Amino acid sequence: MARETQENKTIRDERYDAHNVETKWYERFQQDPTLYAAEVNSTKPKYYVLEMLPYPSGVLHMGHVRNYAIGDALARYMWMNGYNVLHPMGWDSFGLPAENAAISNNTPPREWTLRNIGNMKAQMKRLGFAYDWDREVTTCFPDYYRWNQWFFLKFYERGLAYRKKSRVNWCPNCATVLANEQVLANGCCWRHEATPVEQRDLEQWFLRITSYAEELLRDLGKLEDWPEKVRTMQRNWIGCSAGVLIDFKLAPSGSLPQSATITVFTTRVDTIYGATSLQLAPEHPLVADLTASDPALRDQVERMLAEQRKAKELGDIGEIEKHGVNTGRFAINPYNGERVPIWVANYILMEYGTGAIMSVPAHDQRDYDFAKKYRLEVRPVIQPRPSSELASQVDFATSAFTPTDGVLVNSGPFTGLQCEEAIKKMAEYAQQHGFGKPTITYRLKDWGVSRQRYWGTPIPMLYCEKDGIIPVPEKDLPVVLPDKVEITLSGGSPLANLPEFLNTTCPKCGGAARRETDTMDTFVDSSWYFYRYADAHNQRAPFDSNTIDYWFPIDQYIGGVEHAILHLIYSRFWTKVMRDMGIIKNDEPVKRLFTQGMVIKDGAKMSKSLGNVVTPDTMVERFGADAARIYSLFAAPPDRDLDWKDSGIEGIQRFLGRVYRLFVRNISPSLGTSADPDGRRPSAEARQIQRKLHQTIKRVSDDFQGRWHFNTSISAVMELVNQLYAVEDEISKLPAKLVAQVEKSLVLMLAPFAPYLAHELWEMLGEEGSLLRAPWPTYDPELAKEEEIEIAVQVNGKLRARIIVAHDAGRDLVEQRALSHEKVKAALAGKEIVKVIVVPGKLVNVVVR
RNA sequence: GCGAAAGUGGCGGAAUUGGCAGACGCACCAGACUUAGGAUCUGGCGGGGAAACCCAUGGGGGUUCGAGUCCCCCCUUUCGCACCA
Repeated sequence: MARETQENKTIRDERYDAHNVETKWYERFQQDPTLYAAEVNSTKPKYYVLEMLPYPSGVLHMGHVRNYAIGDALARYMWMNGYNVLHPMGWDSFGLPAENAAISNNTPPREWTLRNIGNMKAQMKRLGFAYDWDREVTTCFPDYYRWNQWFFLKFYERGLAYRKKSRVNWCPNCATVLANEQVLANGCCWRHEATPVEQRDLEQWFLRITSYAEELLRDLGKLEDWPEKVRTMQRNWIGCSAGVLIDFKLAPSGSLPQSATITVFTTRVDTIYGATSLQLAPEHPLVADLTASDPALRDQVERMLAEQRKAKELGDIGEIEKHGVNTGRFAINPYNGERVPIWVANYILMEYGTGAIMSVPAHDQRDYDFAKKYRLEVRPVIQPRPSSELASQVDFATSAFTPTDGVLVNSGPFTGLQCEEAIKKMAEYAQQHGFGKPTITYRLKDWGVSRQRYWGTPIPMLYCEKDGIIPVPEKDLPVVLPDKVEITLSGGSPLANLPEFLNTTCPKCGGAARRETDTMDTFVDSSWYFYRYADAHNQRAPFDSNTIDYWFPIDQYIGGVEHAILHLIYSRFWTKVMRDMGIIKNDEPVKRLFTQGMVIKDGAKMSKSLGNVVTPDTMVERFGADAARIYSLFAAPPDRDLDWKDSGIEGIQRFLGRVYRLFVRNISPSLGTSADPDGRRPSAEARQIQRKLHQTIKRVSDDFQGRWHFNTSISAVMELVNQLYAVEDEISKLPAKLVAQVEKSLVLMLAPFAPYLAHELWEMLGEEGSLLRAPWPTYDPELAKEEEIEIAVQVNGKLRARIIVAHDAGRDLVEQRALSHEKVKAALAGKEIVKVIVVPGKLVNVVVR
């Protein structure tokens, strides 16, 4: 009876109870709030690792867990390598969902947000993420957003914040303005995928990001440690093209002033002698004047506009057929004085360039298509050189000739020039004669930051009847967002209905003034939050510049590729403005960027409607935080999508149990004290274990320093554990020092991935110091080398045999051994050996005829 | 349409520089221990074949002594851009 109890106890003790162990260490970790704190005035090299801050939507999802598991492993690894690590976390806590929740749950946005932050923070702590919570940034707190306002004033002073009436994307469901980026390809709202976005004209605040377009584009070249994909996306987004603006004067007629001109933007001024019409966007300001005297024309343009709007809503823009109307008016080509007809066409975008183009059907495919439809003249002015292979392909009966590899014809004084040269000369000519100038046009638009919503940073501006637009004086910041408001879905900001917020006095004249009621786009919050982490409690400034010098740029930023454009361009913009303000020195915020893949389930994105949502809480409860973390790193390389499978995490749970059991069974005082056999060469088994250990340390270390394929790091550790199991019966015969070294190294290697189990084992090993700062194990390349290696022997590239030789066996010996192998001899019978290729350490290939 | 990435067992994936394809894990099969096993341990596990061997990294060509890896063409999937003058 007593014996049975003893056995039961042993079995129970060998089984790893993740829940108990994790709870125990969770409580210990909570007792020391400085556990993960970055050092101030440290002499160590710094390392700033950052994961994108979450929106506090309510609960963490597996995508967060994966993102943070990557960053946490890296932070812990860097700590163990002696770095002063900054690893902070915060909350992107302004934004629309809080208002939606307010309406549907009747909970104030602030309360809802703070409750979610509480939940998610608890989840993060339970998952064991090593954040310096003392530096937590919550963007909806006045001590943070007051600096948004401060920056806004600075931007305004520098002419980088301005107000203009503009046609904006309006989501009737959100009842707010959307940035272009927030409009989906199908013309619907990014939050309401079935709600078509409308166009409205409103006074809006803009940030002049276009002033930095050139630098934002150029400096992409510096971001060598960013994924090429992200750089390409940003490059396309900024969309630079060099060309010339050319003024076409209107041919005199009717009521239009003779001085009126139409400016077109072109990258191919060399083709201008082939221009056979001008094409205006339907929204072009001159269109109204041009069509004023002709109601039928007016009508056609109106229909075109309506059709475009509809196409935009349906997402078919770009697919509607090109068509247009002839206004019956003419403009003068400044190069040759020719009269060209002015058309209005649906394929001309008002948002790009000047909203007007010169149409050269012979040398632009779109113009060609249009010209064919309306039987406009196709007039070639570029010819390929007769020697060029392009020459045979030219056929103006079927398509335009668009390459710049050619020579000008029928182009007045420019005839005979090569395209590239002509572009340069003709631009100069236009400038000299005052009807044009070289220009660079960007696709990038200024950043509209106004939102007609409540839950955001109030824009610190006032409107005085006498003095006009007046910035709130710095000393009056923050403009605090009032708590008591009624939130509705109707248009306009709820702040506009709040007299105590709205009405104030003008700081200039003392008279009555009205506050701006728009709030800022939340991308403002996330454009500079990572600077605040470096100096989170500063009351006098957004941060101290010297502190920023120490920590920046961020060494490693980790997040989803969905932020490749917006957040990461706005952040780069903000950094450059702050540099120009003189408060920071770095040109770029982020040195190295990593974009992790999505977590999916059954091949689809997790979503409530599909019922395939896996929640971190459930996983922690069933398998433990360590298992959830390791699985999210093990199931796929971090940059690829990860298909979540519960059976997979069970495998990790088993692995952790195996590690634990190994330690429980094989840690004993006798092992720790038994002396090594003196002067004797270690046994083959001992050498083998030692070799495996050094190989494992190498593999895991290499993965951290290189590709971040933690799936292979973890499998390396699994292999080590498997090998220890394979010799488990013999472990007591191995040198105690080696066993201790293997066990200690194993714990150290687990520490970045499974901090809870690692701490438990560390304690079991009787280690004194903190595991968090314990030095990462090192390997000896000599000890990692195999003593004997298997060499593949091929005959004509086909595997025929394997031989085992000493790792340092010479070529001749290897060749001789290979050729004397029975199977090889058989394969060589009756053949003539042409040559023998020996790749040391790898294989022998015998080439025969 | 343009651009990028990817395509390897039943599944997730490994093979970092051209050198033994399938590490590690899941699932599955067999065995051991057991009153029991949804615990644990051991072994097996790409396909064909009795075996020798043969076939196999989306398909087809090529370079090479040797190709998952390099080159060309095609197919599929995912992502980004999409009248940008």
